[in-house]
Amino acid sequence: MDVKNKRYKGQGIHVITAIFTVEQGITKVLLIKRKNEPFLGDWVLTGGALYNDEDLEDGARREIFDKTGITDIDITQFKTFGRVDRSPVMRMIAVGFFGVIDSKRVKVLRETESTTNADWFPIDKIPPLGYDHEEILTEALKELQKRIVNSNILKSLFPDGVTMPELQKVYEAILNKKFDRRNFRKKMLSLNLIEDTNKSEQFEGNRPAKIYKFKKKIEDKNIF
Amino acid sequence: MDVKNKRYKGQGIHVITAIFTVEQGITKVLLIKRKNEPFLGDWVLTGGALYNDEDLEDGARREIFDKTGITDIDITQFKTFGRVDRSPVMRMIAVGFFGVIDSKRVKVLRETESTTNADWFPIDKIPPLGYDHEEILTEALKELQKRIVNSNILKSLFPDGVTMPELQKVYEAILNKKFDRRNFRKKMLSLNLIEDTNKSEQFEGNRPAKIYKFKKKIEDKNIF
DNA sequence: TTGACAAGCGTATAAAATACACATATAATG
DNA sequence: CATTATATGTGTATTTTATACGCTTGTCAA
Repeated sequence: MDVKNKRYKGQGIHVITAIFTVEQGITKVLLIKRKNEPFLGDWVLTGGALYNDEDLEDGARREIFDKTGITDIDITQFKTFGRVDRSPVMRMIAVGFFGVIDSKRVKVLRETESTTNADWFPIDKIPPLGYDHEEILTEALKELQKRIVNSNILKSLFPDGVTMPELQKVYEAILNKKFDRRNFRKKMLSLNLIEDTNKSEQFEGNRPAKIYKFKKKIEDKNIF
Repeated sequence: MDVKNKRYKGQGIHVITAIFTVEQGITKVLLIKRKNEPFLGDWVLTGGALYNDEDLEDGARREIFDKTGITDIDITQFKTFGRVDRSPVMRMIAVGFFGVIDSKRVKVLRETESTTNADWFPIDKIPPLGYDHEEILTEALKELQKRIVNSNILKSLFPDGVTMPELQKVYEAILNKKFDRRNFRKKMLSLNLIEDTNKSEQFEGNRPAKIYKFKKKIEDKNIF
């Protein structure tokens, strides 16, 4: 029993979140720079060790707040990573989340106890990352792309509402694909994720765009 | 630092798998009965503690083999469960998997060090389960239903090939829904998951059904 | 007013999902 | 050996959804 116990002694849990944003049609992810070993000086995704007294999602949110000052972000758990050697210190597994947020809301990119700074990186210009965070990031982006249809993941990106052209630009950036203006509108409205506010954008030179808001509830639609 | 370290000391990792089968149109799940505390005498899903020297999926498969004798099962990771109080002993999180298998392949439902016996339960007649396994089971079934289309999750159920009517019965059991024979066939063939073998079933009284086989590779199809 | 511009609205066509008729292969029957 | 029963396999018409693209509308600037 002693021998056996050793086999699962000294395990730990990371909660890691890939925080995405879209700026001028470019999809970016938030990275922070480590100040301590292991992986001192390396860029990594937001995250850290889960505390014993908090649930997974709460831990992920606490880490986000600690290291970036961001609150009120919707995050989605998508996969858990557990390669034996993913951490050089002890056996750690990482519960992976992703979220999308308006980068303008991130005012404080703080220096913390364990990080020197934070910054947004375009997803096609990612530096080498510590731990297995490159793998986590790759899969997070894939999941984001899969789940962006039929969910209100983008809610945190548009806390004050969004216009169709804005929304389309974000979809096009994340999915790396162009859509027809008119069909995009029809599709979005049929998905039943957003609703009309009776407001319009103040804009220059052309017809102002209607402002929509994401609904609260998410409806799962079954295929087949 | 000492105080802080205590906050994430003594954590452990479960790997839990909901193993489903379909018998005579009834979807069933494999449960095992615990022989030790905590939850002594309670039914639970297959699983246990992850060892330090094994990856998540390997650990889940080892637990399946240890407690049921089943090898060669395809399993899919779907969610990680981490409620603070999900284990009364220490802080444990559970990485959840599901899989589908032909119950006829399960010959040995062994008594092990930690379990007295194992049995298949129809999913609408589940006894009270230990830990948070009722929640895990519910979500596993939901994920199975979501992912059964467009994946070869059912491969382990039909190692020797499958006919269209057989396959349809399984889909109908898992999705709890009836399909039109002819449209089901068209849909399945268009999904490109199975391929024709040039064999047919030996059957009585009516036209014999063609035998198909699941392909090896899984192709992700993008919606939108 | 008019032109430029981008948003909004509508319609025709193509593709996919659904409903349902017909043909075929086996075993049992007279 | 044709006939019938049964469940499989194949085909076609209809409906729904997705895609392609024309036209209209609201704002600013000239």
